[in-house]
Amino acid sequence: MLTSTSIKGFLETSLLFSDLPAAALDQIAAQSRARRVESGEMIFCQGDPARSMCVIVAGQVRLVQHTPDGKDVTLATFGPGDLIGVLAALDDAPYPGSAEALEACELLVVPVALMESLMGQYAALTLRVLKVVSARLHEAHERIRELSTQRVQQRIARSLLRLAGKVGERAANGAVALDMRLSRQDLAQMNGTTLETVSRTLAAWERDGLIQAGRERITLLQPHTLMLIAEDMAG
Amino acid sequence: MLTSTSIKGFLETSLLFSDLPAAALDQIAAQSRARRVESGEMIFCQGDPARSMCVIVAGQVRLVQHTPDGKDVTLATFGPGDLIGVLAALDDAPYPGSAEALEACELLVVPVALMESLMGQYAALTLRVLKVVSARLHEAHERIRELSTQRVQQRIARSLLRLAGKVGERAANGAVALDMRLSRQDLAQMNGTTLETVSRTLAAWERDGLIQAGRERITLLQPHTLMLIAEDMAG
DNA sequence: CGGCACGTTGAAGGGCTTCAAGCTCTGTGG
DNA sequence: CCACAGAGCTTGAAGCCCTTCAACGTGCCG
Repeated sequence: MLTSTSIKGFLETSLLFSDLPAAALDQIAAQSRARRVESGEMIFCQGDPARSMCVIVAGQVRLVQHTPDGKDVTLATFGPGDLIGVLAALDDAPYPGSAEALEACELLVVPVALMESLMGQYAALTLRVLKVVSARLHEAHERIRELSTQRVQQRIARSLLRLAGKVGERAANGAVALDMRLSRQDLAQMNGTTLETVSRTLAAWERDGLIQAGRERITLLQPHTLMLIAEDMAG
Repeated sequence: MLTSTSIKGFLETSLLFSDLPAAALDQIAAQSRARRVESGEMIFCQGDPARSMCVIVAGQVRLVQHTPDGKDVTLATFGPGDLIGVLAALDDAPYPGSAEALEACELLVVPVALMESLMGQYAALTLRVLKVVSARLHEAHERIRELSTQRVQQRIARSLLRLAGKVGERAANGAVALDMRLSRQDLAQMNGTTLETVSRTLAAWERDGLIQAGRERITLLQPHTLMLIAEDMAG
């Protein structure tokens, strides 16, 4: 668990804050608090007023939007070093989505007011946050293109490959195991489809020896062939 | 046409730059150049190295991504005051999409190097750019949710309503004319569908008296009913 | 007035959703 | 330890939404 002094230690090594003057780090350490959330817990909920931003110290978090008719859409997943709740804070609007811990997480909760004051003072910090947000916008644009032009199969294949890049464990003979709990439902929400379609797709790939699919557990046996499917060169 | 001195005048009244010190404005005026593009012209192309960012002084611009198999996806459209080419500049990557002038445009072209140096110095400027980018990320998230969960009809309806907010001309009895050239193909690219489907949808709405659809020209006769369709409360 | 981009309409079919029923793991408490 | 509840998953059948292909109008501009 993070203590007030260990917060400062974390800040000093973090990509986002490390080069701020010591006085600023003290200020953050004093006004922020550590928070631990368990797997499945909500860090904040869509519609809540945004009073704080969170830096992820450890663990995986997913950002979800809920539609009026009860469907959920996963917008992105984040890991250590990422910043969540930025958008709401900057727009001075309620959180546009919910953040859910995918596993036990350590967070650093920074008040919006402090963050804004720091960003008004330290251009280097603001620039780094800007780069983070703009990288995310870039990813969002890719998702829009994929959702607009690709078939479900291709999108699922790409999701698996992306996850392999994030939490993949290389095994023998080129196989990559995804080191996370990942249900059919999760994949459906990431790709704008239904769990039935995901189930059928994975079943077909398993028959063809491309993957090995278990309960909330997937191993890519032939990543290369999946890449071909993602690019619509096979399938 | 913008001249070097009128550039400074523009900068002084722009939302983005107005509160920078005079020295910085001089620097921008000296190193930037004005550019005029005609309707349909490309401002930059996907894949080109990003050496500059553009501030739109006048006119409408749309951001498009091209897929390998020749389909185009419209990511967003921008108007006066907006900043384009930010992402590529910040990621130090090639432009992720093309920018096309929808009408004759006046642009202010700022070298990336200058912009980065300014953003490293003036936190207020960086913060304002950050807010712009984060607002766009917010919009992108909405698009992702819509593409993931809504039917084509709903998405087209919402597009029309959004455009009405941007370039709508209120007429008598609650009708709103869209003051722009807008082909079926354009609407298709904005919504991840085909021009045939757009044509059929608009034809149906015209039969029901919801809109009046001409060649590259649409008037919303019953915006309220379109809102119901966009929210899936009618059909 | 001819060419061309824009637009319409029909027909066929496929991809995906939806509904429904039943199966299989996993963890839990008796 | 074993049974059981419930979450996760599979599979089938029906059908709709939308795409795709194709052919034909229509309006605009040189």
